[in-house]
Amino acid sequence: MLPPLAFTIQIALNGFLVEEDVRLQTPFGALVREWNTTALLLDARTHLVMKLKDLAAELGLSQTTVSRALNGFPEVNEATRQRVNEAARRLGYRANVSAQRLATGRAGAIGVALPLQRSQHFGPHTAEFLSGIGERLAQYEIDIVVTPLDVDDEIPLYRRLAASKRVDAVVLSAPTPDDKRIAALTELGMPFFVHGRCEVPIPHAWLDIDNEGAFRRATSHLIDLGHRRIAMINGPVDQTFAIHRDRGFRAAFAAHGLTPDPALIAGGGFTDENGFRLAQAFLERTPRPTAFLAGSMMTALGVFRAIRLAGFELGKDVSMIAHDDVFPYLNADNMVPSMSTTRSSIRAAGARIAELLLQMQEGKPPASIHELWPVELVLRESTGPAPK
Amino acid sequence: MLPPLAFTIQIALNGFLVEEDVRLQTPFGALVREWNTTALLLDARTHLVMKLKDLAAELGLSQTTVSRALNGFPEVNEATRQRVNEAARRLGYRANVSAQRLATGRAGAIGVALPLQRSQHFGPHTAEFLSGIGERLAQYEIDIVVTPLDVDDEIPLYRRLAASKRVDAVVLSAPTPDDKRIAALTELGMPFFVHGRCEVPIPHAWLDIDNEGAFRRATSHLIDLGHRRIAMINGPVDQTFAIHRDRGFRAAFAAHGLTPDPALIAGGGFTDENGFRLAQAFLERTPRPTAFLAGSMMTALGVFRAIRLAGFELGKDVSMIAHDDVFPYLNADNMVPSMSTTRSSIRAAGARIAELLLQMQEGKPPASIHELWPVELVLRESTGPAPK
DNA sequence: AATATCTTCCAAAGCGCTTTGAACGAAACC
DNA sequence: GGTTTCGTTCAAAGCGCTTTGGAAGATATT
Repeated sequence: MLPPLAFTIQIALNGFLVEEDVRLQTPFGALVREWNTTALLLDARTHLVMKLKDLAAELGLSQTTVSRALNGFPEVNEATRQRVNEAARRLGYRANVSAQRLATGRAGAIGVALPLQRSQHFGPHTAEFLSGIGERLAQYEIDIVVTPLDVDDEIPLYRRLAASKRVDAVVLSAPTPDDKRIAALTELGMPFFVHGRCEVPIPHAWLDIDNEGAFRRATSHLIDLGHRRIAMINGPVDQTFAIHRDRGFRAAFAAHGLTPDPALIAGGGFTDENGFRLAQAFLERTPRPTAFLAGSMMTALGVFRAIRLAGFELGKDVSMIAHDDVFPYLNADNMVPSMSTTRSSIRAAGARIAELLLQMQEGKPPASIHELWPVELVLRESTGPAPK
Repeated sequence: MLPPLAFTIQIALNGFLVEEDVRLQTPFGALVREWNTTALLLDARTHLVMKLKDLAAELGLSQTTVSRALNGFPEVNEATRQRVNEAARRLGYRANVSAQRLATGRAGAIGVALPLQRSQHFGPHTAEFLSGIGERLAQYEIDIVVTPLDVDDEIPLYRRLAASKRVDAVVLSAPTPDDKRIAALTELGMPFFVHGRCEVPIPHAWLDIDNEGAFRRATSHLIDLGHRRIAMINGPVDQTFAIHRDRGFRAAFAAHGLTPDPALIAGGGFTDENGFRLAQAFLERTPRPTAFLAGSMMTALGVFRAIRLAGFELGKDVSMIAHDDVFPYLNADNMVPSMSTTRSSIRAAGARIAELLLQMQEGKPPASIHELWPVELVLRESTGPAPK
């Protein structure tokens, strides 16, 4: 810690003599003498943060020039720019973001609305996704404003975010096919990016993984292994990705001239518990399913437990393929037996979305941004031929 | 969607005649006529957001009065306040937060730095914790600024946040006993709240759970059940909470006149994988441990797998008590066998911290804020008497 | 030498709020 | 009736930046 610079000053303030104890514990101690009294008083409370004006005064330049130098405008002499940058660094100058935002009209932040309730808690998926967004945005000093909300509130929330100019854009997660938010945001003029897909006929930017293809391939593979009674534990059934997975599942059956047993298809939140309950119910049926498709690794954990509890061995009596969003703390490869998965990093998706969002801010038309990511099918020990 | 108000206007701009297509899709269509041309042009692009000035004009009041009415100052007539509030609601007025922040000097946001690397990923713990903070802060329209960072960058990051007035306070997670950040933040004059504890002799606000007591009781219980070879898989060993847990573990042994086997103590990140590896290694020793303490539910999942893989039955051959931070998607009660836990909701801690942070902003001295939460010991099926 | 063109810098006007200091009636006091 | 006081309201001055519209000097062109 720097030695605090402490002293008492007296100044005439509105005709009164005011005495203030001033303790400065900032790196700017040395500059103090050159500052005016008001600044001193103020600084003692605000811990002396340098302003553009101070920096300009220090350099003997105008605010304009300093501002331009710092923001990389071409009309400033390279030597001047160097000087400015060096001084800013040395004195620890940082532009006040509120002022910057007010002046530019840009919020310097993007919003992510987090549903607090129902099946879509702020769970591991969201965490990983946010983490990916943050990873990329951090370099640009753009904030992520995380706004928790009740599910029913989502549209009013966007309205609020828009009216208060709090964010420049928002990321929509967990869309449904006819998602109302698309129209609402479009009408509000708030740029947005959909993580997932919906069928609303309004042009917009989206990035999604090929859920249909992933589940088609996974199902197809199980059918090839001889499985016929395949249970699917999908995500929340109203959401597009779950619908796509369902479609892929059925398409694989259809391609083999078969039909899945509707009694073995269910959805729900991506929790261990849901996986466990559904798997247990399915395994009690006769004939029992010989294979499972699990919507997430959390679900898979529950299914796994149900399988074991029923006395079956995973990879022999029962097969399973789970969808893996690639959580650093839950590795499909390390499970016993290791888990076959359809894999796509949700964190990578977040990072990419952040990147595309930046491009949008620079004028790239949202309607031109559509990315459909392929999903790997990684076969490990949890899949095997159907038992005789 | 409202019927869009579309027309073309021509105005003289810098001597040129400019033609602009204007489409208004806002609820303010009716007001349009009274606005000046520049505002119109601007609004067509910004989707017409109401400003304080407009609202004041609409009401025939000064900005001052309107501002005061909205912010609940006492010196405005109750009838006037009603009128103002009603109009604000009706016209969808929201103060521009950047302007508000600049004028008040408050950032209206609190910062949470998220380590991107090492053992402390943005994992389930962080997610739940954030969720708790958000839950409480949302009501006050305070943003959470989530800033990802490389671990080594943390202090410069705070410096940046402080200089740019981006946040009003920050929450520190995962403190070490001699955490450098405490001094750095104090010096910067940036209010902060520690989630956890450290031994730095600078007064500050903290909230922690009684890790020591929790692990003492858990260990004590296992000893009472006859266990002597108890393995502990702790968290990252440099962090205070892990040290406290270790202390509790040893204290319980000491209280029974025993000493733990140092070879059965290890730490690491809270991942399934780490739990698995360590448990596997421990179980290979002779004599093997008869009980495990797991630092988190993730760890417990891994330990569980290792136990089963080694052919033992949890709750009979081997006992386990895990620390449960209460994840909505991973329920100790639903596991098979159900898991005995030391339980404390990390989400609740987040919510409480948010609340205390608000109190700090209103002047409550940080040094007076210390909360140590007790931890429940919940006994379920994963604990049983030591095998003979 | 006079004019045009760059280059480099600046003063001043916002951005949309909050807050200060004052003004204006109406009510209350002497 | 004149002076205080109180309750309401307002005009104007910031908050710390960006950006506009020059200005001043250096260089190039005639």
